[in-house]
Amino acid sequence: MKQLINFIKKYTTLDKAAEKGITDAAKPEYFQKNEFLLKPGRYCHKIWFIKSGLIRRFHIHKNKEVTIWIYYENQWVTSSQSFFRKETSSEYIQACETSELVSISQQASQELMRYPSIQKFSKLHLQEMLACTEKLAQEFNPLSAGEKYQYLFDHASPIMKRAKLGHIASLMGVSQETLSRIRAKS
Amino acid sequence: MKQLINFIKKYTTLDKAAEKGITDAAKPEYFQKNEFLLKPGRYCHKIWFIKSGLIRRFHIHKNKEVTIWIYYENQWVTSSQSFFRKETSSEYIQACETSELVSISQQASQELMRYPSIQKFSKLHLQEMLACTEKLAQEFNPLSAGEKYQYLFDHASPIMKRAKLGHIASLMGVSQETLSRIRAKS
DNA sequence: TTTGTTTTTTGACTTAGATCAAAAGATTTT
DNA sequence: AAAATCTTTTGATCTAAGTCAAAAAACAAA
Repeated sequence: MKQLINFIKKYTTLDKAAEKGITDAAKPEYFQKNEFLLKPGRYCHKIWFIKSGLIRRFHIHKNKEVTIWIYYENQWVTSSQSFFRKETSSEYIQACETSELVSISQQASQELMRYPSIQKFSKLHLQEMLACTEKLAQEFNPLSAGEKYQYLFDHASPIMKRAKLGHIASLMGVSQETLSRIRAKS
Repeated sequence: MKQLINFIKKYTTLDKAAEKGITDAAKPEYFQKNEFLLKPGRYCHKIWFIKSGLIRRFHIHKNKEVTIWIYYENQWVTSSQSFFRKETSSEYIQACETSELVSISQQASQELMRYPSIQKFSKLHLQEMLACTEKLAQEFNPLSAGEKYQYLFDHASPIMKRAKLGHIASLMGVSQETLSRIRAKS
């Protein structure tokens, strides 16, 4: 659990009790390549921290997969809509590589809030996620296909190196063929 | 301040002390049409609640205004990047109509956290903003120009009725001409 | 290895939406 | 109310990226 604790310590200092709380709350989970962590219609009761691997969120629009985002080591994944609003999910979460995760349940995360340091982390992390999501949407959307390609290389190279072409294309919002042609000339 | 208190009460119950805390923290602000609440390079120290009016966030990309979003009555506006990360802003926030707002400063919002009910509101509201921002990005981006037009009518009709064509077009990510043509045929 | 399956590339053609230019309508200002 | 400015519409082209189809590469399985 060292990796998770270190992540949290970037936001706040953790006393021994809080550290123990997290260690108890965090459950190891392993997923094979192509296995699903979540499917539409189900509730997402967990937030996952990625120790290793590659995890993709996507949904189906007009019979096509639309990749929402792809996450890797030392990042968190969940369906915010389902997890925070306690609604049924409209998205898939799937492992693109065999992955090692730790999950924290809604229940456990609630209980962890009795530690002020974790409460602080939770708030800071939530703020950070919001700022990040907005920043990304703002910077990314107005770009042309070629510029999006470059942007992802500059800001999330593990995705570009490890995810497959079709997944990257649908993340960029372009067709596979277009992405393949962009690659050919870079 | 009734309007603001009512908004918060949709998320949590407020005791008298907390209510007083908010009333003291919230400062009325009035903006004329076209006046700026924030410009790039400055820090955004405040979060605004809109009592009446229309407020637009935008930034400049390749010499063109890109509208991030437009907000109206009973919504909150801020530059999340600047407000939460305490970074210098890269965006403009501008009044599209003469508007009546109340602002809460970073400082004051920090102090309000001693009321557990407000702390609860803050967390719920942050979660809601994140879920909303993600949902919007997911649903909106894969649509065609015509579908985006319809989507906005269904989900944010005050924007479509009150904002000007150029602002709506840049929010949709299409040219003014294209939006004008879509309008012509609906 | 050989065979089957999935993924990526390449080519020819189509299209949604961009750009440029100018006219028509609205709003403001004097 | 006339002049000036700003906003929206309309028309004629152009282009980035989509679609369809098939070949080539890469990967997995037998």
